[in-house]
Amino acid sequence: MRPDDLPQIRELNIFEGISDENFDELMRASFLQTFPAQMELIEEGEPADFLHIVVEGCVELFASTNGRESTMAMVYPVSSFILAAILRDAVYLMSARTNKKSRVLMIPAVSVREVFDKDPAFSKAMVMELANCYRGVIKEHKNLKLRTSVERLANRLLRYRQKQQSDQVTLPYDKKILASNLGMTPENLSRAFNTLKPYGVKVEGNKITLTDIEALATFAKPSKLIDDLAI
Amino acid sequence: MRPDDLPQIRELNIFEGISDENFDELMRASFLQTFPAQMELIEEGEPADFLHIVVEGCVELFASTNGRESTMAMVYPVSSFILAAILRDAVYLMSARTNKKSRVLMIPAVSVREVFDKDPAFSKAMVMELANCYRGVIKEHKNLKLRTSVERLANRLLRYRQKQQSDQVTLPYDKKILASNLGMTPENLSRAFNTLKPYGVKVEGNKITLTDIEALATFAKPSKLIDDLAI
DNA sequence: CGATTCGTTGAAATAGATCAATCCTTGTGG
DNA sequence: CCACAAGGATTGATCTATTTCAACGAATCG
Repeated sequence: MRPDDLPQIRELNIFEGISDENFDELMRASFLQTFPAQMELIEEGEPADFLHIVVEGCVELFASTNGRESTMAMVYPVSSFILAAILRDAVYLMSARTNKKSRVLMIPAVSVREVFDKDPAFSKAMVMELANCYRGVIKEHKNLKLRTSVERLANRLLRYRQKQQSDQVTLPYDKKILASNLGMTPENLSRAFNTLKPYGVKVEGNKITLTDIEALATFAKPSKLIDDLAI
Repeated sequence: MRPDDLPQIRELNIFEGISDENFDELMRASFLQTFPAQMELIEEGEPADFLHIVVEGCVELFASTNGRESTMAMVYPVSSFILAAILRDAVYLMSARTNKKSRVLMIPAVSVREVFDKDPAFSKAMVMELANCYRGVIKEHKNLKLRTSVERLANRLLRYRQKQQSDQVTLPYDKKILASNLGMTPENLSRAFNTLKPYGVKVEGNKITLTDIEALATFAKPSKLIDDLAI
């Protein structure tokens, strides 16, 4: 860990309120490392050695079984991933790879658990983060079980619009990954975009222009309890 | 809360190590109530007022949107549900109804958060529970994204066999709910059972006899990282 | 510039949903 | 105790959504 990185790390929400002493203990054995794109950071099934926190860039969480693979989530700064495995001292349930060049803070699992047990501010922050992640997965699960693939895409576009504050949204990563994340094949995603054309969805590469929000929303029927990340 | 219930409650894993004083504080405003089957306990979208803990019976968690409904999970003793909503002081993301006659301990959200902040043993237990629930949903999500419906059924049957320690398993609830839980229609579940006949799956009402475990397992390809509840 | 991967499109196959009819089980009230 | 109603479960027929396979154009990268 380079000393000049420390102040920046200290500022992260996740360390708000933690004592200097405990923060130092956490940092002593930690690494802040920059990885190129497409670097596999962890593999499912392995013991959870480090808590990973994305500081910059973007990390893809994915899972495999029996030759199939699916993107489970994309992690953006500043969020941890696989916190649950660390806390329970278990194996990872998902693999992770950088999607673009990324800076990742890696804190040894033992340190996390130690400080977790003695620093209320830190444990509180971790729990809030974990609870938030939990709710995120529940929403994703509802999304998958209660909607068709075209509906999932429509709602995703509305979400991007919300986040990017523009009617022309930019897909944040490859359509291939987006498809997998939405639980469909790339071919099917392509067709889903076509299906949405009558609702004012125009595709040019990774730029999507939404010309009829009302129609799109009527079709998508977004729900606070699935699509609102804040709730 | 009836005084004679207290000792039994005190024994629950979830309260292990908590101070008497804090335990009393939790119990003071709590209810231990018996509900008949098919009673709606909570509805998604409402503020999380109480932490619910299933002490006896069985509770179904389900979600709805836009006229569709899906069973998200079945909760058995002794487990809490919607802990994350309580901790984050948010609205419920799922609804809950008793599947059979059930005893449910209901602890006011404010008390939970208060004691959570001052009793390390309690907060630790809650966090472990939450982390476990999180991993449970991840496994369910992988199950849904990486497997066909017949594979999900096959693996579910193997899981029941494991839990019930018998080659003749009893489905723990209606096939209708099982179907929804597995992400399919009742008709499709019926056909999935037929598809599994060549692998030694014989259906008689809610009793399923597995006569060729090896063949079934070869077909199902169970994975520790999806099917093992303990990991 | 050539190789590779991504994205799109069409055709065909499959998985899964829906609709309808029927059977079976279960619980209720006479 | 029986008759009947109601809901659960199964089956067949059909329809729809989605995947797969194959081909090809477009973008990307060394």
